[in-house]
Parts: sequence; C-alpha cells; structure tokens
Amino acid sequence: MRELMIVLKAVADKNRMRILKMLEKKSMCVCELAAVLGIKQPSVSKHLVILKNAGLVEDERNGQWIDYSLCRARINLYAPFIRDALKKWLNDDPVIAFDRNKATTLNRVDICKK
Amino acid sequence: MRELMIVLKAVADKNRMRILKMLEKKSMCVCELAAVLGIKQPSVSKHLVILKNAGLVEDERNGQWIDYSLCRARINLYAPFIRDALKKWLNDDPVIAFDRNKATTLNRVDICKK
DNA sequence: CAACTAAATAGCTATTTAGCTATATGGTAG
DNA sequence: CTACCATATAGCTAAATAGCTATTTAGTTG
Repeated sequence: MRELMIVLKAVADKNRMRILKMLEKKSMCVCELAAVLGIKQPSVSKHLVILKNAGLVEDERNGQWIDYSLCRARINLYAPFIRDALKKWLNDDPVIAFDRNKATTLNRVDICKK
Repeated sequence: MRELMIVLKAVADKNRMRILKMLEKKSMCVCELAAVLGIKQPSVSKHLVILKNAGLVEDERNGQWIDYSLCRARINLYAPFIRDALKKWLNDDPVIAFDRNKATTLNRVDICKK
C-alpha cells in the first residue's frame, strides 16, 4: 500500500507530471527543467527527489550537469506500469506540447549561467 | 491535464484507496464505510464527493440508505483505466484484506443507529 | 403529514505540501 | 589545488487538505 501511495502521490502533481512528460522525449538537467516550468531550481530539485524516490526517474552526471531521465529499473513495483500508462496520455495536451517544444529550443549553457 | 489530475489526486489517498478496494467487492453505504475505516461519517462523505467527482464511484438510493459502488460510466476519460488497474493491485495487502473481511461482517441496521 | 434518520454541508483546526531565499555540497575544470 | 558552478539541503511561509463537531437537508416510513 505504502509503495503504491508513493508513486500515486508523486504523479498527482501538475509540475511533476510536466517533468515526466518532458523526460519521455529527452533527458534534461535541473536548470533546463526549471526554465521550462518557470519555477526556481530548488523547487525542481525537490520534485525530482520525490520522483526518484518513487522509482520514476533516475539521474546521471554528465560533466558539469546531472541529467535526469525516466527510470528503467523496477525500484518501485508500480512505477513501470504508471510510467507506461502516462506515455499514452496527454500527448495532445497544450501545456505538454508547449513544454516539449520549449525544451528542444533550450541551450543549457545559456540558461544555467548564474 | 485537469481531468487526469482529478483522478490521480482522488486515488492518491489511503482512505480513498481503501474505499475503492472495498467497493470492488460490494456496494456500501456511508455509515458502513465509516465503521470500517474508523473515521467519522462527514469525513467519508467528503471522500466520496471527491471519488464521485473523479468518475470513480456512483451512488444509488436503496430505501433509507445511499449505496456507493464503482462507477461504470465514462464520466472521466481516465477513470475506467485507473479503476481496472487498481483491481489488479493490493488484493493481498493486509489492510485491504482486513477491510474487506470486516465489511462482510457488518450489519448496517446495527451500525447506522445513532 | 409528521417524525425520523442517513447523508451532505458549513465552519473550524492541525497537518502536509509546494513554493521561495539563503546556504552548503561536491564534482569539474582551469 | 583552487575557483567555479550545478545541484541539494535547510529553513521559512502560504496554500491546500483531511480530520473533527455541529447543523442542515432531503427522502423514507409510520
């Protein structure tokens, strides 16, 4: 029960949903996600902790950046099912489409400058 | 997006999950649900409003009582999928098993007396 | 039609959560 | 090895949520 609740609560948030739908298309670093969502970097970090804890995303360092992507491993029993269900949904949603488009135009070298 | 969030938020709560898993087995009135969950009648009522609004449950009056059951109609685009997914999950969960067992032993005529 | 009663609503409180700013961490790269 | 910089954490605040009690609603039933 606890395990299922962790995934469902993770996914029942608009910004976390937007993150997951972007990561379906490509892996992204924290500052890129912050730029698209229009929220501050620490807030994105917190969302990513929740998604990681639910077994929905994983991270990998690439030089200066830590890239987040959808998690393949079965860390949470329910996560793979939810992840695959989400892939079928919201692909025509205007917010999701806009996010994905904006994500492709980003240059992380410009954005992440303090 | 809004429609999906409504279902996911509805389902991302332990007590609402317990209600849904009980209703898989049989329809129940508000006071029966309150007796099993160990929370007060108005709290159950609120949960049921949320589940109904998500297209997950429906109600039907039977004499003195209003019985709640899983909703068949496609009021919410995502609800039927979620409902069917839940049916496969938590059937061996101790809390769910205990709830279902307790639900069968209840006599609403006794319970619902003020 | 009058009394009864299950369920819904109103209004409150405590807790959780999502956002923020400021600061710490830890790996990279010159 | 030192400076830099992306990310994480700490600590705070405002908003949302789940619980409660008290009361209202509305349908049934004698």
